[in-house]
Amino acid sequence: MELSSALTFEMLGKPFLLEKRIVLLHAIKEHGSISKAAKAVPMSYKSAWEAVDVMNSLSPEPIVSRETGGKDGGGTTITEYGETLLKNYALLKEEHTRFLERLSELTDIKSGTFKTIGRLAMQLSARNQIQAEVVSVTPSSVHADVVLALKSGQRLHVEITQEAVENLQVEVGQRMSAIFKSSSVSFLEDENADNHLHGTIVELEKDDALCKVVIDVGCHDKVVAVVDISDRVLSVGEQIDVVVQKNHIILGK
Amino acid sequence: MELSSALTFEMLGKPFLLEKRIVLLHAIKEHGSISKAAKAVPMSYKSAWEAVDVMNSLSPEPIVSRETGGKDGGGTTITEYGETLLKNYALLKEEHTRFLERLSELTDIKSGTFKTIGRLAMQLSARNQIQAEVVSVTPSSVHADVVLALKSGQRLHVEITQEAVENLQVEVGQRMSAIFKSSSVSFLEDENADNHLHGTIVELEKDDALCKVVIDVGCHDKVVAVVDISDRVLSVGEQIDVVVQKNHIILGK
DNA sequence: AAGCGTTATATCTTAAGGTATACAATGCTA
DNA sequence: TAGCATTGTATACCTTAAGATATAACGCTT
Repeated sequence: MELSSALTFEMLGKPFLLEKRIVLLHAIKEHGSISKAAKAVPMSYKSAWEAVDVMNSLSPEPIVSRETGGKDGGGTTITEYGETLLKNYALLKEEHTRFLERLSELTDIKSGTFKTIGRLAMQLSARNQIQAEVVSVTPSSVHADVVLALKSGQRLHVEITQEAVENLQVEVGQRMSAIFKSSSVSFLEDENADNHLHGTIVELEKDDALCKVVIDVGCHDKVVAVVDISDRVLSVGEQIDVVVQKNHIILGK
Repeated sequence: MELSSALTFEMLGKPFLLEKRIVLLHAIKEHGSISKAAKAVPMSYKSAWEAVDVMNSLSPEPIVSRETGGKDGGGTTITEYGETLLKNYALLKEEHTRFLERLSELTDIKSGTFKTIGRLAMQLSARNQIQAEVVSVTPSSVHADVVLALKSGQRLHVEITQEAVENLQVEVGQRMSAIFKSSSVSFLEDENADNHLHGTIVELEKDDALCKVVIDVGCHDKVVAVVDISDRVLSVGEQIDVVVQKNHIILGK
């Protein structure tokens, strides 16, 4: 038993972007005309034209610009707006596909039952969710040390159980998310700490006793920390090292 | 711009369970015959019959049992297998709906762009993901103290930032997940600790220096802990109190 | 054996989609 | 400048598949 589900955007209750139309738009982008695109997909010219027409009329801004006559008799090109739409559709579709894959994994083909696992599409309270690439996995007895490379190149060590490594199928080269609470972040005092990331303070929000600090650790990866205000005098623009305990980090795939 | 996506199961590449058919099956379950169900949905009897026929022939086990003639002229009832299928479809659909809702939240209607947020359908390394109901939210300056009630009734305090409470829209009565690493769990030594949950050890896996312990804290909610083996002598069946630091817990919705 | 409510099937209707073709628009070329 | 090439635009016609309606078959009751 397989799962499938086509993602479609709706506008005013009417289907707007659907898979067929997306591939058509891609073909138009490539070939520069509706007729050629229709042949390439393949689909009838009529359907193609109708699809384009419907999309253009439903959309607040035109998605394609059509020109009749001219050098090669005219042509159809995708507008800037259309391109961003395509790009965003691709992003959403990717997420959706990931989700379906995970959902499929839970289905037991034979019995028609499902392993009941908690929420799949979960929104987390943790303010820090940084994407990074796995550069090494070194197992020890029960735990494993996973090293991630942030966009900036800085390394982040994560300690998770060996069991979790297997469950998540953590492999070198994969992109994963390092998830940790803002309260798990502190400022460098001990040189031998697990993880120290270097960055600059970009935001500061003080309160009675606590202080929310946002640190850019390079390439727009941001770490949010909530620390005791008395610790140290902080100011925006200041270079600083932050420490995240490796056993406080959760890995997400 | 709205998102929509119908969840369909496939079998041998052919659509098997789709939304329309599911509501039909529910109607059959209620009315006891295809014809009455078709009227109730509403849909033509032919479509209803065909749908049922296709499903039954695609399925490894029959989903409905049909009887022609007899007391009331016959009838159609859902088999045990069909019922579990319905139940499971509902579960998957719920997950899928949640996911789409979250995906929709990210779409910006006007610009057709999306707030790029990390992975939505994420699989986490954390071994402890317990579902519970929010019984209170008491904000302080920066942090907030969220109290969850497990199925067993035991309370679990979670400390997250006030910002996270707003982002997640945490409200009393909601079901949320408490997520924490097995390394964040320890055994009770201090009576004044944040959270102590009472339970019984149901699984024990020893190693050189560390020990994985699974504790049932009531109603099949299980907590996994990885602790230093030297701490204490443990045995399956033993009653024990576990401690989870409230600032180590991540909340998921 | 007639009646009933149902499943099962056959026939008809309709709507969607495809094919084909005519027409309009524009720049290029001779 | 007149035709030509090429593509978008629009329409007429055909095909096909889905849906609705009508009818047959069934098996039990009375």
